[in-house]
Amino acid sequence: MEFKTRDPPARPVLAGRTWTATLRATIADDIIRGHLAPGMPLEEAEIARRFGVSRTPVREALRDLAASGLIETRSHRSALVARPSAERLRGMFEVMAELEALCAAAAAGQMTAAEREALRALHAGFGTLIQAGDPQAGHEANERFHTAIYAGSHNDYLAEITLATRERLSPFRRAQFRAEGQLALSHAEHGRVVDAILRRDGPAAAAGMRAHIAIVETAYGRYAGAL
Amino acid sequence: MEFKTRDPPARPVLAGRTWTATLRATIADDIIRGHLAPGMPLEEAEIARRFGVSRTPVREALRDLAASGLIETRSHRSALVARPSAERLRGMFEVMAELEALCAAAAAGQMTAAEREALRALHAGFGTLIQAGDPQAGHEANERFHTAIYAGSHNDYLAEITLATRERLSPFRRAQFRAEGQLALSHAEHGRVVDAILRRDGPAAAAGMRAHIAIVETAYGRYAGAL
DNA sequence: GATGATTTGTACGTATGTATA
DNA sequence: ATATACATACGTACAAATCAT
Repeated sequence: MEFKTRDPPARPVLAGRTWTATLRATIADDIIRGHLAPGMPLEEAEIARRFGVSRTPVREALRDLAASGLIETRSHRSALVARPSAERLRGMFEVMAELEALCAAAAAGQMTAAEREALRALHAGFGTLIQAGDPQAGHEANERFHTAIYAGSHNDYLAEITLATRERLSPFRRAQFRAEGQLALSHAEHGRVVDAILRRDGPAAAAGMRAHIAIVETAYGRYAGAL
Repeated sequence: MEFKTRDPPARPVLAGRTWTATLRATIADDIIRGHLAPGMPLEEAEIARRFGVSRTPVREALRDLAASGLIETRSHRSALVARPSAERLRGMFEVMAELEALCAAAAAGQMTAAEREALRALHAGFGTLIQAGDPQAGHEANERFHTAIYAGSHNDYLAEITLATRERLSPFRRAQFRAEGQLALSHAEHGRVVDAILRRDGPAAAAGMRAHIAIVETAYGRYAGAL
């Protein structure tokens, strides 16, 4: 449960990106990927040492993460990886289902021909990876599928808040991907969404996506009970 | 177009709140209320002088505001009050309508008896204020009405992102309140939403709210054209 | 409950990047 | 094209709050 090790701490900044941005992206990634578990403390000085920078950029990165909801900060105390209550998680999953449904409905109406073809290709590729039995690659293909639908909504704000919600939930959806057959079930659910989008049927796309996310929530139920 | 003047810059902090939190709340309020117009630069040193603090808490406050979308930051250049494109604004209004509709539908199903009664009272008070011809008080009553519905959803996450979206849009909804008769129209629209919520009709509540927000968007159209 | 150790909150100086003349 | 102005990005020092003993 550690940060990924960093390269030589180049003195001022690195290639056009500020240290704050680098730290924020790295820590966010560690949380989203599950390398930093909910409830784990994030001490400024420790992180600063680890990356070879001062506390200033670390503080700013942590503040950004708090604003995005990935961590919680308490006055004069260490920040923690966010650990929402079961009740709040349930609410977040409900919102997630509705936001994804909105994206799917918008995508059905707004996607270009090229985007529709790319979506079909992503879906086919997802199926191939599942048959190959590679859960990590399958997971990544799944993410790309959903992200393509967000972008297909042609509504940047909607895409942003949907992605942000997805990222905030990802530490709590991890358990699902360990379950055998979960990816195959997801693929079947995706198929209904793809079909609806390709025939420009917004309501069906929304319903299909809503059902898909609801299934994901059910799969996570046991995990939440353990909190 | 200035910051509201501050009281004596008490040295360390004031009453349990950090300077960063105070600055963030104050500047956010100035943007939401329209005292700081979109595109206006926010210089760290200038704000620090104005509030009698160092640049450090100002930087952190500005970073929070950027994360919440109220301002934009550019590397090594002054931050600006957010000035979204017309296209992005349109997307934000669409999302706003859907989020408010979700809140209304959830409120129809989840509100307690006390909350329903409070909502009816708020709606009645709104009508009284409009007849009294006080646009500022009417505006505030309107805000309270919407906020009561967010809370009535009993979904904190949904309430938070809906409120955040509302706040980000508020600088661009200002024009509407100048229009004569707009508040009376809003009141009539609210009535349909209240009726639906009171009889626990979620779909009707959602439809009523969606139509209400769409009307608001139309009213703002001319303003966006001027950008 | 008091005290020392630890950690966050703020101040301030310097270096670096961006824009403009 | 170079220089100059200007605002941010980061480092460092200290103050204040929290925690542990």
